[in-house]
Amino acid sequence: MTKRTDLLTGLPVTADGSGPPRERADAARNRARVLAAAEELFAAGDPAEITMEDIAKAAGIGRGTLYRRYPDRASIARALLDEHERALQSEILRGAPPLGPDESDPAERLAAFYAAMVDLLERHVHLLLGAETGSARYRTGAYGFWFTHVRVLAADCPDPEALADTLLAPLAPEVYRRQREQGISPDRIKRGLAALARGVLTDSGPKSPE
Amino acid sequence: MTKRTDLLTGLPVTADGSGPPRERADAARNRARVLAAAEELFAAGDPAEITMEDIAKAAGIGRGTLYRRYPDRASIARALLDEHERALQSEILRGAPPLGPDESDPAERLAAFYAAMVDLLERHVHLLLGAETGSARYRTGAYGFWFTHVRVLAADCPDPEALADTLLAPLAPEVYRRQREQGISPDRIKRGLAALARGVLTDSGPKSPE
DNA sequence: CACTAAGTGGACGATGTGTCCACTTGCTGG
DNA sequence: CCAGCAAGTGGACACATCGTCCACTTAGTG
Repeated sequence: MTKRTDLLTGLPVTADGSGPPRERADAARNRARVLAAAEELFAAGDPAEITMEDIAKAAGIGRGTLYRRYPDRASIARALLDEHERALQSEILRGAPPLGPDESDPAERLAAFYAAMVDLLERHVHLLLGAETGSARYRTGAYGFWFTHVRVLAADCPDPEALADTLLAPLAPEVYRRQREQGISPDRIKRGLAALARGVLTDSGPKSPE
Repeated sequence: MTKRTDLLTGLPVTADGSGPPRERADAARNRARVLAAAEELFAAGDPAEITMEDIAKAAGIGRGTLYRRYPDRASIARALLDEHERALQSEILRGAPPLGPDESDPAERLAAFYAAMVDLLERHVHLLLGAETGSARYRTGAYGFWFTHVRVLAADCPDPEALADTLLAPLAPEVYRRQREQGISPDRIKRGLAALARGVLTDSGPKSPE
């Protein structure tokens, strides 16, 4: 159930029980071509510079065909990104601590989340830059998930709602790319974020009881 | 001296001592019109949607005239923003603590810097969105200043270089707009950022508690 | 008052977007 | 095997924005 993946993957909605409008073979082949070509193009250069025409041409199809499934560049990047993000979301919901559920230590959970996101960013910055440039980031379903997760982790703070966006800001793909271009390694970024996680979430400040 | 403001304000370079190529009256009038019109347009709607044509039309001049001084939308926004940012920079360099120089308490200085930036954002988000959309933020001179400031404040941390971009990320105009649109008041944002500043920079605190 | 260079504005070519629609083709059921 | 049709295709089209170019205008000067 809940197979309404059409907006993300471009797959046709499998209507409930009734006659399912199957996807034609050539259409499937073309989608595969589009995703393969887009993956390559995004990785090759600045994703903001890639045009729909470029993708169509690289995939060997016409512009009309491309637009039929993907209304813009971002939706293609999101389709490529989707499975990776789902994997991480599943880890968070059902995996082992410190990433997965763990009542005791929100600071370590946040640090683990940061580390996992850095791994995701390191592997797929180009896709994230293609999908979430600027404010578009906040309109994706994924951001909603991260937001909720962080807000819950910050539940003991005075204002979790206000903190959540603040704590997610350093994970914006533009920030990550900037840091990497400055010569900062993923590990250093992780350590910085871990310090931030512990500093903010470790039981209120200097009087840490033990 | 050092009047080389042409890139920021569009003013002609006053060559050293020799014959200064004065600005003509009609040119000055038109620049004023451009800035006034742009200020209004930026405030009215999403700055990313404003075109050079819109600004030229609103200012009552031709496109060619507009391009003569401002190569793009961002440079106009920056010209409008410049004096406000300079004022804050001057406060940081020469003002009174906690914003100004103060050897004793980097955490409070960072909190004060955050508060001042929130004030700036609250008054001029539309201009900042016009000037620094996405990665363009890192290419402005202002970002370099903030970066250096924060890096110095974080000097006692393990990796100030890596922390600086991380600590500046929540001040991205897109983040601020998002939070305000979520109904979070400037004061709540300030308090969240203050907590972050103290959590990360207060030394004694959470260092390997267990 | 006439000269000159700074200043002006709109036409222009290039590029990208998204839509439209006449044609093609994969999948049936007869 | 074939015919029908709906899904699928691709390129032409209309539109928007960009940035440049250059013939004309005008402010300032001697």
